[in-house]
Amino acid sequence: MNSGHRPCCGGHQHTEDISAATDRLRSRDHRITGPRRAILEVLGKHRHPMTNKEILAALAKQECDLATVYRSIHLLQKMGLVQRYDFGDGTARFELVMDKAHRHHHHLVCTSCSKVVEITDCFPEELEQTIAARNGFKSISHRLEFFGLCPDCHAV
Amino acid sequence: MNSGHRPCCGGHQHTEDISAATDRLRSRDHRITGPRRAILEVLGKHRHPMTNKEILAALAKQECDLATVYRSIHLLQKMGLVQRYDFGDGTARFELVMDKAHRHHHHLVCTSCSKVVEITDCFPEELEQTIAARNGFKSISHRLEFFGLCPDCHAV
DNA sequence: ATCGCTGCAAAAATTTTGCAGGTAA
DNA sequence: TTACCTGCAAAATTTTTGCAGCGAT
Repeated sequence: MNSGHRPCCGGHQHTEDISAATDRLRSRDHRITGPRRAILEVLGKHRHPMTNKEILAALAKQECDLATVYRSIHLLQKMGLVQRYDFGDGTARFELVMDKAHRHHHHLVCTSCSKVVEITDCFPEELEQTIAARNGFKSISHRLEFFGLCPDCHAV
Repeated sequence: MNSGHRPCCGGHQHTEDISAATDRLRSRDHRITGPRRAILEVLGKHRHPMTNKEILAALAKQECDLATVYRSIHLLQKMGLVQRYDFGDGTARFELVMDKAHRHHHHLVCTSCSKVVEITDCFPEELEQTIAARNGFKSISHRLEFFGLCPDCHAV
């Protein structure tokens, strides 16, 4: 699956999200190392879900091992700095958790070219609470992704 | 991940869904074989998403090879008789596509014991169409799963 | 008698882990 | 200095595939 994404907007917010991330790491007895900084840079530049292999490939020049990518992503995920997404093709994708406005969001993925569009609409909070209550569940959350044919792919 | 599901309701609808499936297979130059029938039986009995290994384990007594489970599930999925679900743990799960009322649905999964509850509420159709139109996408669909702590797991 | 299906085994792909040495703080 | 981190290599998982023989229709 190749991800036909567009270059990101510029990188204003970008750097501050990353420094927030490094601060968070430092504050929990974790080291800011070359590989980790590089991985955060990549995630900050490509703001859409990436597989571990894509992250490795996007690193400047073999800045670290694939195992290190896996380990770093695990750590970042455990610390809530990275979010996992599943697009149904069997490989996990990860995206930097950004500023509050984008902390929780979904995606619209083209089933033909894999282009990804970020979606800020969300499942109705009230209905979600109803579902939780109806089933006696607590701490409820959801994962939601949309799939379809993008303009380029359904064009004649 | 173990799936703490309850035994299914009984199996009234059950058999007719399966025979519909076998009919559909036959009609497309596919054979109804022992393994396939057994796999459909398992899916019909355990009406919640199962991994391929769980399906294999649920087969009476080594009724077929794991590779055959994978191949059968692929075929059934391609024919629209089985639906794939991702619960975010890296292994695909599959469920029999049933009668129209249950054809499209979601799940509420306990993050502690993995119990699964079927959810019939859905993402608002109108909003989905708006999202599609806004982005110029066609043939839109979605995947939606809920996660939380079930009554047993958040009890004191 | 076809042609599809299966088991077995091997391979591919994804993810995790052990260990010895290197490094951030 | 002291943990933590990394590369490398090996292993564990999950999924796919080749091939020869069996079997449904």
